[in-house]
Amino acid sequence: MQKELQYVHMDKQARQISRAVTLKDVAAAAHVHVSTASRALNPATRGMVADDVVERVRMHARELGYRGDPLAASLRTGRSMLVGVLVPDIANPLFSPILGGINEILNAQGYYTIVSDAGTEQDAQLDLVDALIGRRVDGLILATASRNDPVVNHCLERNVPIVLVNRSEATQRAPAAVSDDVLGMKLSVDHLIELGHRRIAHLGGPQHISTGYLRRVGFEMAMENHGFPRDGLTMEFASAYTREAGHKAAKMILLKHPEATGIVAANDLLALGIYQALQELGRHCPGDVSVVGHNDMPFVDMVQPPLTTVRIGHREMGVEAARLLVRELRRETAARMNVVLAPTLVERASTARPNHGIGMRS
Amino acid sequence: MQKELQYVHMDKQARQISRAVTLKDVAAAAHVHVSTASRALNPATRGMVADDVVERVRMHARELGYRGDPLAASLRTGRSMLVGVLVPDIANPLFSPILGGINEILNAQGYYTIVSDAGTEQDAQLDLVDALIGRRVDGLILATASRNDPVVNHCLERNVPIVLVNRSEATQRAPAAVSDDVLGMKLSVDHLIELGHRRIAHLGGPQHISTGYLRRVGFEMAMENHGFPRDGLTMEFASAYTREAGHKAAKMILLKHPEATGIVAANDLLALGIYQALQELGRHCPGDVSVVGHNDMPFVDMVQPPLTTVRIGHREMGVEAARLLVRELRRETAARMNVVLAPTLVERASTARPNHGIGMRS
DNA sequence: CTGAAAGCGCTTACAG
DNA sequence: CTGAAAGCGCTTACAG
Repeated sequence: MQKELQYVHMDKQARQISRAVTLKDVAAAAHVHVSTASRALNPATRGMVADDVVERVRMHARELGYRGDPLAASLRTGRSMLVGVLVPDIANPLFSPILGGINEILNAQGYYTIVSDAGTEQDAQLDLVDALIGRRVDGLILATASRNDPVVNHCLERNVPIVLVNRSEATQRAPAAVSDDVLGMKLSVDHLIELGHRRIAHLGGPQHISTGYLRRVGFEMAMENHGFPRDGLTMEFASAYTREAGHKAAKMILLKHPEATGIVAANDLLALGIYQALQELGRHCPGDVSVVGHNDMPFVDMVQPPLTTVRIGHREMGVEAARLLVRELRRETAARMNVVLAPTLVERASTARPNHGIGMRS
Repeated sequence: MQKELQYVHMDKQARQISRAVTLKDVAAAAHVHVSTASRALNPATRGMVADDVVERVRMHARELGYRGDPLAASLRTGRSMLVGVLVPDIANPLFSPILGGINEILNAQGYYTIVSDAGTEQDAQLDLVDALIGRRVDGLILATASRNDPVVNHCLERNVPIVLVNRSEATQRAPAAVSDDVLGMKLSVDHLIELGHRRIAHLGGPQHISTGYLRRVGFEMAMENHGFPRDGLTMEFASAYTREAGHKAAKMILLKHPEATGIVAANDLLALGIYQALQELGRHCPGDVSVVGHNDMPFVDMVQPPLTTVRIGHREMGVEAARLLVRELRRETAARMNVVLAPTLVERASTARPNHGIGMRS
């Protein structure tokens, strides 16, 4: 107690973040009422003020170095020009270009972006969202959504505009900008088939996330298309999109299905886990097993062997997500809309014709 | 104009972010004055209120789902429990563990963190900082500092508590948590010397940033220590910490100094640029040239060849930076302090004994 | 220990 | 076109 009081005291003497000039100062200098000064400075209300007055006010504002107080404005208006962005793991370089694209659009519209590492715990995510709402964010972009996401629910209930990016929900309750995950898997599978592979396995991602789910479905559909019935397919699932989880699941595949000559992973990190597993088992890529990733994340072209993977326009995805949010923020009464980007395949050295001596045996 | 008014109108009918319950509501429910309710709910002032009243207020607050309004509180107190963190490039995975460490400490102290990609343009950085100050951040952690940084200047002038992380200034105007860059280079050089290298070049980083500058100095000192005079050293400098800039500078070294058998890079990204240059020139690592990186960033163990590099405790660095900031925020009157972490060398496959047929000439 | 009042810095109906 | 007033939701000296 005593200690706290002491701090408070020290605060008072030391704290001097000199944010001096207020609207009142500007108004006094320009000899107008504070309300007139406010109108003159705000582009949206500037029209209500006589031109010469506007000029005078702006001049004094400039001279005094007036910066406004977004906090006070937000308290009054309920708006903040702030957009919150939630990512599941800021350490994942995958999200950087998405964030870049989001920023580009939002900044151009005058919005300022707060990105938060939301982690994967649901309660923490909800708390975080509440904190952001408390800060009056005008809207939220979620890169964290599961196929049935409680945060989405929460925001919908509280009527906070949201947009999903990269991951969508099972039921389209919110606009989303995503990659065509099914198409991505078709590209991957077709590529291996074309190289001559027939024993193709899938290393899937978490099934409660759209990317994991849809890529699995896409794998099944593509394989079925080539005459491989769904119930005969080899699939293992990683519990998370990490190298470690990928490594573990990859071992299962390689041990239980040594006949597989190709593995299509739901994500690059998972693919790197396959590399690790192959190495431990003394098997080679692409000599023994071809590997396809997904995302084309940074550095994946420099690993050994350079990874064949599905390239997604992540930056563009961010751009589209931001555009969708701007529409929401304007409450434009348009139909709910999703943006689905078409990915492409990047062929590198982790895929090759199967080794027939081994691969073709039934 | 008309259009804008229309939006405003739509806003009014649609906007219903139902942030209902205020302190007033709680006070009414508990039959106390709003000021009493405020005191009862705030741990720091709770002692001023009778225990039973505290209980009653808290109960009603809980029942009503009262969440408080940080914005209003900040406007009144000037404090926000918000800390801004500026990184030069959120896409660089290097910063993730730093951010993780910062968050861990700050969250535990009740602070909420806003991380912003500050880019490299000075004006934009200053604007960003002003925006954050306008939002009443209590302090700032900068991972962006140059050796003489205008943002640091700006914050110092406005008396905003700051701490530097990863990069320090030339004159210690603000507390910093950094790695011992000079030691890191000594580790790298000693390692190559021990392997038998004598023709060792340095691929340096930007010299206006402490890491680039100090690693260069560290290289010079370490080489001098082994009997190589400073003015005879081979050094090229990359204009930025990117693979591309590294690639360009690496070519200069390799073309102008084909006799070099080892290159010590100021950073892993730069080292990857060397890989690229070597490949283009048909030379091999480590067969022809050994390469040492700096940072041990993610995935650098999976490139070909796995990179020998200097490992920095990035997470710990973030932790220490956050601790320094907490000290600043409390205005504890202690001496200015820097935390300098000792790095370690991680030997992988990019370094080997030099090829004597070529390397030892003149 | 509690209440009444002022005020943080804005914006915006309401008058004129 | 401009001013005066109210109020966003809090915190905190000031009285009692």
